Amino acid sequence: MLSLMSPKVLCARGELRSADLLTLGRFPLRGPVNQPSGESSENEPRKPPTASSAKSCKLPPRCERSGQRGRRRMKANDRERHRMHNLNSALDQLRSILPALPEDTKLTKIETLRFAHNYIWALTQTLRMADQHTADHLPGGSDLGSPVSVSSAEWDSVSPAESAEADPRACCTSAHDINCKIFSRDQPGVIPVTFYFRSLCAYQ
DNA sequence: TAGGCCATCTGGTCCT
DNA sequence: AGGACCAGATGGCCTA
Repeated sequence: MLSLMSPKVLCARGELRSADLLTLGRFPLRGPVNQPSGESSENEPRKPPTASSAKSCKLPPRCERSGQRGRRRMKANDRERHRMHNLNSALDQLRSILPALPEDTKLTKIETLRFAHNYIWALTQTLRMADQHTADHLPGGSDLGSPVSVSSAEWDSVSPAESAEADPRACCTSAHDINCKIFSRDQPGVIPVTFYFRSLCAYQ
C-alpha cells in the first residue's frame, strides 16, 4: 500500500506556501451558497454606486454626463460588466469540476485558481505513480510511457477522523483530505495506491 | 467593528 | 474609432 502524504505546513491564512499538494484554503468556507452555479449572486447586478463611490475623477458622475463621451463610457461599462460576468462563469465552471467540495461551500476566486493548480499537479502525480506501479508489477519491466494503464482516478473527500485513522500522521483536525483511488484497466479492482492530500494550506 | 470578498465604475493602454 | 484588457478606487455584504 503506497501512501503519499504531502508535507503538512501549518500556516496562517494568507501565507503562500509551495509545499502543499492538493489543498483547499479553508473549511468550512463562507456561509451557505444558495444560488446554483451559473446563477450566483456574483452575477446579480448590484446597486449602482453612489456618486461618491465613483472614482474621484474630474468627470461628472454618470447620471450627469451626456453626449458622446458619456455614451461611450456607459457602453464601455456594459462591456466591462459583461466581460467580468464571463470571467465569473468560467470560474464557476472550474469550481464545478473540482473534486470533493462540501455542497454548501464555495471557493473564492483565488482559492479556486489555487485549488485548480494543485489539483492538476496532484493528478499529474497520480499518473506518474500509477505508471511507476505498473512498471514495478508488470512482467517485462517498465512501461513508463503509457499512462493508459490508469482508467480512472476517483477522488473522495475524507473526514478528518477517517484520515487520521488512515494515516496516523494526520494531525490537523481542521483539514479535509482528498482521497484518490486509482483504477486500472489491466487489473480488476483498485490498485492499492492511495493518496491523502492535506488540505490545510492552499497558498503558494 | 474590522477585515475579506466582491461587483462596479473608471481611465489608461494596446490592438484591430 | 472602438473594443479588450487591466489595475485602482469605492462601497456593499457577510462573517468572526
